[in-house]
Amino acid sequence: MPELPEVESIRRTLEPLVRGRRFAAVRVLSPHCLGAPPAPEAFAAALAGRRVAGLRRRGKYLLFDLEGDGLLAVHLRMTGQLYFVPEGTPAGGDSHLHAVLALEGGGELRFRDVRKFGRLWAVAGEEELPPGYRDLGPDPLAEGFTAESLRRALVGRRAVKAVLTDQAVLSGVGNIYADEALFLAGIHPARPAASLDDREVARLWDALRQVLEEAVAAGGTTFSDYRDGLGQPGGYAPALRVYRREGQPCPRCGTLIVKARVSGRSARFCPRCQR
DNA sequence: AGATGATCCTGTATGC
DNA sequence: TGCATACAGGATCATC
Repeated sequence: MPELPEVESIRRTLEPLVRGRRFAAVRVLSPHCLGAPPAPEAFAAALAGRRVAGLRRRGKYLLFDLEGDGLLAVHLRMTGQLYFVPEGTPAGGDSHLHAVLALEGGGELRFRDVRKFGRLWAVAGEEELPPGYRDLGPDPLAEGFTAESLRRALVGRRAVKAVLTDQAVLSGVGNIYADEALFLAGIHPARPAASLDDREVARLWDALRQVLEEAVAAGGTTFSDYRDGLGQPGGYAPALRVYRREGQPCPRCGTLIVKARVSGRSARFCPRCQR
């Protein structure tokens, strides 16, 4: 599930391949994957011939800035993939391939998504992206995001994990890295957000930065679907401490990791280290 | 306000 | 082996 480190890894691998290059022909195989309204002709027309000025990430969104104005935004949701292939790479009747964006000078970007939750938008400006984009909270790896910023965000009785994964509070954290950060900080995922004291908030801030930076350095986490901008899997899965490790010993105390539902989604944690 | 559940999808794993 | 069912969990929306 692409979260901040996965989307950032795609950005880093893709940027040198697309910056300064123009989109050529755009083929939409599944109009369903376009942000409303799903108009393949308008989508293709908005991109064809346009030069990519740069590639940014905001939360879990990838943003291709076009020269002049306009942008291509991509959200991969659960199983989406966006990767470059050189000229002449066969697609091989892949039923999960939904859009192909050729680049002038050779090669193409392919958008592939088994579950078809991912979305592509070609818009004139960020204000045309959906409310979920416009309401994004701060990036936890940004310079200005301090422990004090986190403390101000952790209000109310909601489970701390639900707050961490709320994109309007923090942008980019999903299930994997929320579980990992809460483990490193020794905090139970169901704790009401406002119940954390200053020491716990400081530990959680450190833990978030650590786990996100480590995961970016490793190229993200691949279980099955995630691939970077070159189609390569990430290397962080073996380093995960609790995520998808229920039944295995806690790396700190040896107690078996458990899985429970917190705010409607599964959470993995050590019942002894996380209180 | 916040929890809960359904929805969008399909591949994989499990149970009978 | 076949078939039904649960699960994965990002975002949005309806309901309580």
